[in-house]
Amino acid sequence: MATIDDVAKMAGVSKGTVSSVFSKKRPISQQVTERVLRVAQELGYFPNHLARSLAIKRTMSIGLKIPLPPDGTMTAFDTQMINGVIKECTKQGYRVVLDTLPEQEDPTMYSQDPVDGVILLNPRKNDSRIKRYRKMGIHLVLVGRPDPHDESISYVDNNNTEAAHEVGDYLLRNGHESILFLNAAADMTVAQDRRQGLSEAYRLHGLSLRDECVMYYAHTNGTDYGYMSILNTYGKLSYTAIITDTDRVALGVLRAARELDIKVPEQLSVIALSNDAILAQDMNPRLTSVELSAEKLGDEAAKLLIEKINDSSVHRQVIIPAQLVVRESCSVFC
Amino acid sequence: MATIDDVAKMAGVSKGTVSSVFSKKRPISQQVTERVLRVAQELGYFPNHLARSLAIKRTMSIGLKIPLPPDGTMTAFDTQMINGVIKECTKQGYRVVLDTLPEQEDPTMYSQDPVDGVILLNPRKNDSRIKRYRKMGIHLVLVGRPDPHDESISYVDNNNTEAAHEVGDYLLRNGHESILFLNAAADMTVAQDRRQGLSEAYRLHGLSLRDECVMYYAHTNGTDYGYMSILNTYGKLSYTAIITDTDRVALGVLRAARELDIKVPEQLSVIALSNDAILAQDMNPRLTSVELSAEKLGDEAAKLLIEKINDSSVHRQVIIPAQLVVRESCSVFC
DNA sequence: CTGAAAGCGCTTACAG
DNA sequence: CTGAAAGCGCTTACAG
Repeated sequence: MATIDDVAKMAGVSKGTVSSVFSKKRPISQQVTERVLRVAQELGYFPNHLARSLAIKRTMSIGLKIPLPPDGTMTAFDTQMINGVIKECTKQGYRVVLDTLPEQEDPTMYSQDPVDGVILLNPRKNDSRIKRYRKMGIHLVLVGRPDPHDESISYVDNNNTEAAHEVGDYLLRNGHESILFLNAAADMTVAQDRRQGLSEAYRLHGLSLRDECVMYYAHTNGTDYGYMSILNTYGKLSYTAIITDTDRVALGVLRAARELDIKVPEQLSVIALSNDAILAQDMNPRLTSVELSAEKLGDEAAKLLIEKINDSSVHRQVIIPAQLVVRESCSVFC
Repeated sequence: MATIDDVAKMAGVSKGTVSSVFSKKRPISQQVTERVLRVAQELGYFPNHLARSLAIKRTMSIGLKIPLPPDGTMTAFDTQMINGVIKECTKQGYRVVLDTLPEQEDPTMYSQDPVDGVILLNPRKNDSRIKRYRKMGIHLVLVGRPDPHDESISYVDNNNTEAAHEVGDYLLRNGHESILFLNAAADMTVAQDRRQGLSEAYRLHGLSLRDECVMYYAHTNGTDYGYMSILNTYGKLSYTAIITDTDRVALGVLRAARELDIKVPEQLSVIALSNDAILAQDMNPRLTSVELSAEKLGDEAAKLLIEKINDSSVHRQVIIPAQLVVRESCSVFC
């Protein structure tokens, strides 16, 4: 590849001039501009992004860290999140470096990532990466709240506690007294928040949430989680409604219900804390669900991060409200 | 952030030595190594990936270009592909820069991407990017075959023509005489290949594929494409079987069938050229489909690209066979 | 085993 | 409007 030096020599100017022609950071005469551009064209010259980054100390790219389970499956939530991040970054001229390594293999363990900042998904309790990034002076935004709470960290999150509260209340008001909750993985902050919200709803109705009615996601794909949970508990535990972690989990629930000849919603109501509106709407019955707006979360996370890159003193939290969307999978008694 | 110079000074050694301690490219005495490491630790020093890349002329990252439609939705195929690419790259120490810009806004228009090579999805007819990358000397691997054919380009692809042939044959052998084909977007090479394969199958059975029985994806989401196509054609066109571009499209078909009270598979058989095995298997009825092994495609593409980065003279094509998986959505007459 | 110096390909005050 | 030179933070022959 031709370099800025080649162009400078061949055009008979200094490389500072060539630089200015491309960056337009200082005015260059029409004549010289044209000559430089012509030579660049001939030589097939394109500015080297890397060298530029080193000089200006900005890479114009951000890292997106999504630790994935060993089987490597992304949920619809993940993909929509990614989309939101990429769209906003692109709009502002940033690239996205996608990382799906588990926490222990994070490349920043050994060297400084070639990015201007990082978006971190699924922060865990006392996430060690948060401390490390701060120490390295890497700008950071979380998707999901930090645990323990820390208002000096920028993050975006759904109002998980409230949303779970609302769903619980909706079900209890409609005559359900016992709900099976197929929650997210136990170590995720979102799982704790949702459990707490549901618990509050029970309390408000003078009831209490029993431990055996809350399960936590582990080691399978979403639909199997839903499918197996029903097979293992139906008839043993008594419940007339189910809240699932995602729409895929609900898909598994519906399959189990078909096989056990349980009518949905007549005998069993299902609500998904969903992340794939299209899927929910095409299921049979159409799924009552809570829209998490994953793309919006990604979009806001990117905005927050870029804001922080431009002014490191800012830190801000944004909460995206989850929306209950009533479709056909819940029985309504009153 | 501390630099290699800071460490060198404070440890009383040259920066070449510090460099060697971290890269282990030349032996450094135990004593010095320990001193340097201790100082680095104290100063919170981490090697700057960017500066290293500039010096060694390698970034250890690759670009993944997935042009997305304006609404920005990725298919399950895309996500699995991405997963395959990321897994293989990670294994070999590469990062992945994800780009979803439309062809016209490709950043390499203006500068050299900070990557060692590029994987390009959905190449179109006479894709202009292919020429540009070659001119810029950027290593390139396609997912999907180049059109026009070019054996000097590395690519991975399914055996789309054969697979469509097989599906067509399967349906025709089982007594279907007219099939509605909800094909991919018209400008994709895969759409042409599949149509040709299906056409051959018809010919072999002494029949011919009529134009009005082939539709092309455009401007909606997958399920709507399936749903609307049935609503618009059922009763007008005569067909007893449908081949859909993806499982999401099949989902829309099933919804339309429910609404029109068409029994699947008794009155209508459905086969999806699928990309989401889990979804296909959880649909009702469970969906007979063709598994595309998107993750495998991504994995192979990454391997091919890294191979090429290490030896630019290689170019190779790999074809991943698509697999027909019979489940419950097709009627079998004989 | 270690150091001094040139080089990777840019940008940016400074000077004119 | 343009040039000369230092600097960004590394690596790597070359020399000892």
